[in-house]
Amino acid sequence: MGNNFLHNSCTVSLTQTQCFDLLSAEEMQEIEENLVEVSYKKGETIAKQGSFAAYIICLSKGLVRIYVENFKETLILKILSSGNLIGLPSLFEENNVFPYSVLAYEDSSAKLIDINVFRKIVKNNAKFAYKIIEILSANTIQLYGRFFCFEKKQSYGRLADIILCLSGYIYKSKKFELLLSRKELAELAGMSTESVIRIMKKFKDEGLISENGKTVKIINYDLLSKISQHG
Amino acid sequence: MGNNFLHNSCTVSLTQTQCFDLLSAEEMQEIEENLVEVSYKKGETIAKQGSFAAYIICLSKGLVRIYVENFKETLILKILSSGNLIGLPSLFEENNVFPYSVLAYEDSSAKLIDINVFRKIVKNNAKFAYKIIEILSANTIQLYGRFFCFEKKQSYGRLADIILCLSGYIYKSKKFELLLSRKELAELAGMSTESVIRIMKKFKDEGLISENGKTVKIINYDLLSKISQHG
DNA sequence: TAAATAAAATGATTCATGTCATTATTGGTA
DNA sequence: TACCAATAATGACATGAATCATTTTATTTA
Repeated sequence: MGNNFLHNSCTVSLTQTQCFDLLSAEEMQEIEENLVEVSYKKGETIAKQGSFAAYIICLSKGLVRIYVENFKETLILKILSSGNLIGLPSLFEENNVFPYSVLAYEDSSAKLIDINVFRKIVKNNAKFAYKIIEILSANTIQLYGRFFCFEKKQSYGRLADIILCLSGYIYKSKKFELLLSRKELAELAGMSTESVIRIMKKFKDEGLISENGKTVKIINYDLLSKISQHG
Repeated sequence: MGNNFLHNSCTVSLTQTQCFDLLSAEEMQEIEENLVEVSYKKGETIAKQGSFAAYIICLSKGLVRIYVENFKETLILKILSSGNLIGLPSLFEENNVFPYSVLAYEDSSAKLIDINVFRKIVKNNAKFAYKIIEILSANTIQLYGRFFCFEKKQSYGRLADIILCLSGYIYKSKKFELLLSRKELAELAGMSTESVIRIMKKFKDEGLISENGKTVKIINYDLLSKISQHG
């Protein structure tokens, strides 16, 4: 992995659900007997920070954001697309509330797995537990990177990060429909809405990106990367 | 745990080494046969970000800081005192380098446990693995809190955090020897040295704390807490 | 004890970014 | 089509905190 985890403030985890391959047929069956699949509309809250974590959330469709909040402010920790597990830090009994909130960015659906069943399996299947450790570790390292970027980069770099991330990891194309509003981009990049507007304009004026309606196209990828890297 | 993890930007983990209670006599013996104990002087580097992680570090004495860095900047992720494990995110093979550096704040010593032995035990002892998951989860949640505070609080609040944390968690007294320089405090609180100096002066002028040489005493605990909480 | 070095303190200045106020544009819907 | 609400855009201004330059104090070393 090297040190490049420090270069991007945008944390999208890659698919994690291959961990279920490590379960026995009986374990898999037990999980399937103890889950419900639920759909969420864009804007709906999937889990609320501080509420009792009765299940592990396995995102099967859509895009969500994971964030912490207090009575007046919000910090987005990461965005996740399908194939990811949510709620692992609540696995252990002494901390059985969600440490963050989860909100659907797009129409999404998720399998909710009974946390006691999940916990029981983790406690008995060391290979599976080892895989969970992998996932938690990877998440932690990604978070280090986002934290570092938020602290050390300034706004141009952070916004460049987000654009590159959406392009590279979520939509997997240099041209994509930007479903997020300026306000949502602002929350993701940790800055004010006005700053996003100003910087986006500057990126357009300087020929780094173009915008037709909601379609964003990255024109000068190299320069955008440079801005991302050098703050 | 509720939501109070969001209130303090200072992350010191509590003792983690009780995880070894979950090992069998043979496993414990295998660990003991595959560790070395090493001493470090104040200022020495215990592990270097990006270097191959050949061992899990079990801190047995002292105080260290965990931080990420690039060629020009540094971000302290947490400080740890004796009883803590360091290097868990490097456990899994695909990521076998340290994702952070470790530096001794005070004279310290550590047991270095062969990572392959540690990994083997995790893979075979689900109870132990579950405990490791607990530790990783607790670390992650603490990091969320620090990240949130760094983003949302301003300098007075962050420095108040650090003072309260040193007092409450490290030295466990309202009066303690501040072994850290202003520069080190600045790195911990994520601000410039001059800002720390100015704010410390203000805290003294307003009767929140007093300083005699290196001895710091918290005088108005309630107000300092209020400053910590309200940014 | 003096000299040298490091740490702490202080003031002036700069800068990035947030906030506020206002206007323009867009998209949905009555 | 016209209206309303949400979003985007723009400019003026405020402000928290970094940077830089300099001085004072403390600590180490010769």
